[in-house]
Amino acid sequence: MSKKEALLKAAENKVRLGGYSNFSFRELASEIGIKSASVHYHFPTKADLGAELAHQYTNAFLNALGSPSEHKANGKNPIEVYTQLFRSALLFDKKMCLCGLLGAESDSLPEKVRFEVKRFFNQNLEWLTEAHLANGEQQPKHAAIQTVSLLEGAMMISKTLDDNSYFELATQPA
Amino acid sequence: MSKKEALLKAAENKVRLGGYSNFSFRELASEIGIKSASVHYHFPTKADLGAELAHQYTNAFLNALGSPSEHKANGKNPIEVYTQLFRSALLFDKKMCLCGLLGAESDSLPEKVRFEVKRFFNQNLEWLTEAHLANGEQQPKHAAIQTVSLLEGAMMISKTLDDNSYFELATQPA
DNA sequence: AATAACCTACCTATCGATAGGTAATTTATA
DNA sequence: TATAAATTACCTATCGATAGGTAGGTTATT
Repeated sequence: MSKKEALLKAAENKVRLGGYSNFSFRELASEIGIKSASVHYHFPTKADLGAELAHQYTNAFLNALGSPSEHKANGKNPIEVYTQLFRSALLFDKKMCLCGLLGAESDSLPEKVRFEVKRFFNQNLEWLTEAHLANGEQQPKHAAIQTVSLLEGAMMISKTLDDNSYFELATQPA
Repeated sequence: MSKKEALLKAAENKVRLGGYSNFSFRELASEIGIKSASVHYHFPTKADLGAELAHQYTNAFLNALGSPSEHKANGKNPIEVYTQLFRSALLFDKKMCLCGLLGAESDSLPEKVRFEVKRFFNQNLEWLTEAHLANGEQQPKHAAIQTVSLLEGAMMISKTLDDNSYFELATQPA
């Protein structure tokens, strides 16, 4: 893993625990064994790092999702696949969704970071709309925003109350 | 309004835009016309201020909600009342729910602040469970966590994408 | 006189960022 | 092929700004 990749990985962990202001160049640098000044070689400004972090996170997330039609073809409900990705973030990473946290503090983010967080949700809504459409939902856009809202909210509350059963309860069908 | 109240009001605005680290004693002080050292007279530490802020926010929120049975008696759906309180926070304050934001960064908060955020959600879940019970829901606890998750998530996404129609879409019944 | 509500004046720690330099590697040119 | 130029990936040292917090003095109220 290159130093640049290591920096992004370290930053991701920090941000997913406490938001954009929860990482500093000094901390990241010391964690991976370089000096804080050298971080500026890889990322001119903190906003540049934050934006690239959110961008790569979005790409990795969408990539892990695969395509809704592919899941349908395999006899799987794409919404279950989507839910499972959130669940594993909560259970294994034990951390918030990066863009869920950044989205909440959206108003105070540098413009280029905010842009990437918007991109995350737009792409997620696109994917979910396609998925609900494939499921034969009458109002796929409607269902899409409900799905992502419910999951982001349930994740936040489970983290806050430190009890994953809230997530399970929230995602269980009525 | 006393200086102490003014400090809490100023802090609330900052936190609801960018989280716990988005306010400083210096900024608050200068906004209300005192010196930063004087803020320590009212709140010994930043954590004390944050905790009292979350505590009072919770009290005000619960107070504004009234009681589910009372709404029922007036022929109103308490869940609609609850949704409307979130909606007005988004539309009029144009800000996140204080505890929604703090909850997301829960892992990095001082213990006493985190405690108050937990209290907010526990009380909300209690209220919502009672409300769904009054509505004749079979699984009121189930429905309660779904309601608050959906609203917190929808609020965050609407703020992020800067479009309140997402909130409306998410809260519209299927 | 006592207490509340400030103040000035400071502290230490940390922040993001910059300037200027170095050693090692890669690329371009004669 | 030898050498010159440029690039990569760091470094030390330092900047001004800001963070939360403290000690001790002053002013206003009761």
